[in-house]
Amino acid sequence: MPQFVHLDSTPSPLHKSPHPVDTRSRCTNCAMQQRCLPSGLSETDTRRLDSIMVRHRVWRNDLLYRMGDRFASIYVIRLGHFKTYQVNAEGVEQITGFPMSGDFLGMDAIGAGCHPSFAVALEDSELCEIPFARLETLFSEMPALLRRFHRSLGQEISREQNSMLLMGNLRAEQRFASFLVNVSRNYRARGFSPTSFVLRMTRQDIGNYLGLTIESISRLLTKFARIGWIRVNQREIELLDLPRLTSLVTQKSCY
Amino acid sequence: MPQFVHLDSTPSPLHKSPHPVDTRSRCTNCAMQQRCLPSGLSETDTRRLDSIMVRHRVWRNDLLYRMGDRFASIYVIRLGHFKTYQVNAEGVEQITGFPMSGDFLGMDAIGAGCHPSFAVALEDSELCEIPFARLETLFSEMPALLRRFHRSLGQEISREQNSMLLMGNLRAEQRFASFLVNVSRNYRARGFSPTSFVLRMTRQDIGNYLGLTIESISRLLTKFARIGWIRVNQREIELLDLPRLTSLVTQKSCY
DNA sequence: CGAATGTTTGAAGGTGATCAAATGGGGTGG
DNA sequence: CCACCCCATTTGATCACCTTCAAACATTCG
Repeated sequence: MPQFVHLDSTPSPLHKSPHPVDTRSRCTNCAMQQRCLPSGLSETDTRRLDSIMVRHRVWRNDLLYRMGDRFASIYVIRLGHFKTYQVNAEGVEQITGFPMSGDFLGMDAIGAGCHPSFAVALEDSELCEIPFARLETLFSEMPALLRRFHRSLGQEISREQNSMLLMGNLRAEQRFASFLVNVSRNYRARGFSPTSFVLRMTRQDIGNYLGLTIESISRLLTKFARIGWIRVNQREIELLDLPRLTSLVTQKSCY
Repeated sequence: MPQFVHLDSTPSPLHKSPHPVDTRSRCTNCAMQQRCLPSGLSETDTRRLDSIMVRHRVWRNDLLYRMGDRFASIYVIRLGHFKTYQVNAEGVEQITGFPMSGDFLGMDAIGAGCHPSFAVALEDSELCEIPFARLETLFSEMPALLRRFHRSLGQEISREQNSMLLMGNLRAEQRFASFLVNVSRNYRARGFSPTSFVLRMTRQDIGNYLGLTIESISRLLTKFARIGWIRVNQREIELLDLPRLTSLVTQKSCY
């Protein structure tokens, strides 16, 4: 698996140059309301939560936060795609996820006081910053918000356990199929086409995420295309046989 | 990697036959106080938290909870060792961790309403059950407790990200060294010998956890012993050259 | 004691990594 | 608009690592 060292050391974009978004874009008319903290909250509670949020626009390759940054806020992706990754002592990176609209960022920092991972935008994106200290003050007054927040934290934990299951048990072919099926599910859950989408990340990123080399990813893409399960054009992917892809994942692991 | 299907379907031990422990074993004289929720709490707050906790004793191979069980409580291990694992559609299990005294159990269920994983005792153990609904009522009155709880959740998330880094980037030798070093650190943090300990889990479990076969684990053990880095006698392990083991992990990954 | 489970060791094979080179797009500047 | 470069991707050939299969051995528990 190719390695790349993290060299960039410019400050996080939100620290040097925030791009506040039109403040009229409130929670109440946000498409991601159901996946976000306001879900299940009353009108008035939503408004209070809304009032502490700060909207931002970030550009492709912008670093939202870097490993070691002091933790101050969590974020919800309003629009766009990110990747999160860790970097070990030698500068080797491991991508831990590809969060997209409606997903949270920065949850892993809550325990530590500083971010244990990086988050970078894969495309121009919009997100909501939630200053954590201010969020905490709301918890005491809005139990429903706290429960909602805990649910998100718990989901984050079990999502990562799933990734472990994937990395530990599946062969290359299954891992990649699992990746495609997951992307498909994510798009379906957000009302987009589950069978036709554009991958926002490079083959490199996919390989890193799945613990495979870029060459393996490329070969798997051509293989799946040859069988007729998918159609590939650059980063455009069309899933022609989602059932078969799914069954590949749930098949008994080979080893 | 050998697979084994989860067949046992007896109810969780705490549901059929709780083993309440001497109620005099309070938080205030608990050895794990610093790693647990009372950490940083006032005397009175600790006592209130203490009052909602239920102590249990479980035996080796007892299932604390199973995947699909309704979520009602989180647990803190007071004494002993557990393993947590998921089981996919085909019954293939993936061990996600080996929590020990001072660690939490059941955190991954908070998001879901039911447990997304299994927890089984690797030896006779003691733990504190914290009914989650009652814990939530305390949150509103004890902000310090809430912050402490969030820290634990965040740590759980970043701990699992570390496991992903391990599984995705390291070779068999490094994974196993990393496992040993981690066990060592855990014991050191709890005041036990970091160089001499008994592994509570089978080779099977270690292999499953690391994404390797039992044979590979066995070979790595003999290899490390031959080099003189460790001494092995059954499940007793002595780390003779912890620095070298550590450096192996932080070495540049091979692929 | 016997059965079941866990562990070690050996030999062989396959999967995916590595190395190498060619191909193709996208962006920049002329 | 084209030429150029850079980067991402594809494809091929070889090889190493780790799995698989097999069998012996050790340990635990009824």
